[in-house]
Amino acid sequence: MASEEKLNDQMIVRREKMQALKNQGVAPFGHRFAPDHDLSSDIHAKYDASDGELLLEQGNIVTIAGRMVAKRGSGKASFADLLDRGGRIQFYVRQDMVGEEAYQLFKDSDIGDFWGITGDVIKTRMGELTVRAHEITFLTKALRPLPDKYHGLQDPELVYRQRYLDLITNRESFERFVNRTKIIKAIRRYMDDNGFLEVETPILENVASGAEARPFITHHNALDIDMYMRIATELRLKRLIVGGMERVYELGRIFRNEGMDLKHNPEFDTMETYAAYFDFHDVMEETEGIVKAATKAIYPDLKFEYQGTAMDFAKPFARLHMVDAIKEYTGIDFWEEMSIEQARQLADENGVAYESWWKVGHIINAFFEEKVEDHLEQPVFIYGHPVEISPLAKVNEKDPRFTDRFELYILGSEFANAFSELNDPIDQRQRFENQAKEHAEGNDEYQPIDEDFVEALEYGMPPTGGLGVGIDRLVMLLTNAKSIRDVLLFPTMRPKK
RNA sequence: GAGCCGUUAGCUCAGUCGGUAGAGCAUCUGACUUUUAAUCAGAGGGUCGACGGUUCGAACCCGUCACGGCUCACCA
Repeated sequence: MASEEKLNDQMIVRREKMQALKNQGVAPFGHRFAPDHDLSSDIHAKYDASDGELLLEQGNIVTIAGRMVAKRGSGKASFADLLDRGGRIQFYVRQDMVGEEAYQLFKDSDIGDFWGITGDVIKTRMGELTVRAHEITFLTKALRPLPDKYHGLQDPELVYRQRYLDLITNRESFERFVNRTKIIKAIRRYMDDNGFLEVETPILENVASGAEARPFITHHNALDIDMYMRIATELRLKRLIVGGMERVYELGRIFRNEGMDLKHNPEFDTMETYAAYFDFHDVMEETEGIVKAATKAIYPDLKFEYQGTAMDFAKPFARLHMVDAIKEYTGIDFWEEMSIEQARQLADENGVAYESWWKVGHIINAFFEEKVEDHLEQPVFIYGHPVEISPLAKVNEKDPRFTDRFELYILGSEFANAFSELNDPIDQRQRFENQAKEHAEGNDEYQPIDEDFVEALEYGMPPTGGLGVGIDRLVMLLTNAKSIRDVLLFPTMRPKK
C-alpha cells in the first residue's frame, strides 16, 4: 500500500506538484480530451517527407494526446517527446505562443505526465517533425518517476511484473505485442475464410483429458466438487464434430501444471481445429496455410530471421516420415519389425534412455527426440508417429504400428500436432485403457478415461482431421522472442511477498 | 526439482585488499526562445534483497531464506 510505502524525494515532489495544480484549479487527473484521429505515427507518415518551409505555409493543425516521455527545457521555449499508441512525436512549447501561465504549468510538469497538445506541424532546424503547440491541456499527473529514458527498463523481473513500464520505455516490446495480436487475427481470419466456425468450450472441466499433462485442480463451492482447468480443447471440439458442426476451431487459453522455462508457461494459448472428412494430408495443407498466413501478417515476403537464423517460409514445407527421419540422421531402420528386446538393445547401443514400461513405439519416439529433433531447422512435417504415443490418432491403414499423425517442426521445436482422428469408439476405449495401464506402470502423465467422450463417439463421428497449434511458440518465432515470457503480457510469477 | 549467476539511489550501472557509499539519467535551485540521451553552475537523495555469523570494523568473507535470470531435467 502506498500509504505504508516510504516516499522518496521524487514522489514527494510530484505529490506537492499535484497539490499545486489543484490549488491553481487544474485537475491533476483530468477528464475527457478529444485528440483528432491522427496518431503520432500518422503525422509522421503524412509529413515526414515534407519540406519545412512548405509545412510552415500549410499550417497543418493537429491535436494529439499522450504521455510526455522526454523533456528538453529552456528558458522560454522547450521541446518534449509525446508518446501515444502510434509511437513518439516531438512537440515544441513556446511561452509567447501558449502564454505565461500555461508555459509555467508546462515547466512544472514532469516526465510521465499526460498532455493534450494542439498546434501546427513544423520541422525544426535539425529537420525533426514537431508539433508546435498553440494550446496545451494538462491531462494527468504521474506520481512516480519513469525508468531511465535512455536504457529503458532492463531488470527482467520488473519487465514482467510491471509490464506497463516495459511498454512505456521499450518500444520493441510494445511492437511485439501489437504483432502478437496481428498474428492471432490473421490466424482467425484464415480459419474463418476456410469455413471453420469459432467456438468456445469450458475451461472448468470434470475430467482433464485430451492431452498428457498434469492439470490444475480447483474447487466449485456450490457443487462441492473439485474441478480441473482444461489441459486441451480436443475432446470438447470432437463432440461438436459428432454434433454436425463439421468444421470448428477454438483459439484460447489452456493450463498445464508443469515446469516453467524459456518455452513453457503454466497458462498458454493453443488453437485446435477439426474438420470432418479431412485426413492428415488435408490437415498438412491447412497447417501450412495457417502458418503462412500468420507469417505474412508480419513478413509479407515470408522471409525473416529468428535469433540469427534465416527462415524462408515461401517454399513448400518438407514432409518426412518419422522412421525415415531417424534413418537419415542415425542410419537405424525402424521399418524392420522388431521385438521390445531388440529395440532396447538399439537404445542401449545408442545411449537412448528408456523406462521399464516402454514399448517399441516409445523407443522410436525417443530416438526421434534425441537424435533428430535438434537438426530440424526449416519447416518440416514429421509424420507417422508410433501408435503407443498417439492415443487419439487413427492407425495407418497399411502399417498399424504407426498412426496418421504429424507434427510441424521448425528450429528443433514443435509448432503443430495433428492427426486423422480416431473415430472408432471401441478402439478409443481400448487406448484409454492402455493409458490407464501405463499410469499404473509408472507413467504419471496419461489420459484419464473420458467415458462421456467415448459415448459421444458411439453415436458416430465422421472421419475427421484435427490440428493443435502452439500459439505462443508461433508468436515467439515470428517476433524473434527468446522467451515465452516476452510474448505474454503478464507471465506467471511467484508472488513478490 | 538440481546446478550456476544476480539483487547497491526512482531507473541504468560501478564499487579495488574487509576501513563509515559512487557515476549517468531522473529530482531540486538558478541561467537559457530550435532542443535531440539539450547544455552550464550548484544541491539533495541509500534498511547495499532479508536474517544470522566471523571480525576492532562487512556492500565485500561464511550460513540460511526470499525473489529473479540462465543451464539441465519434465513438458507444448
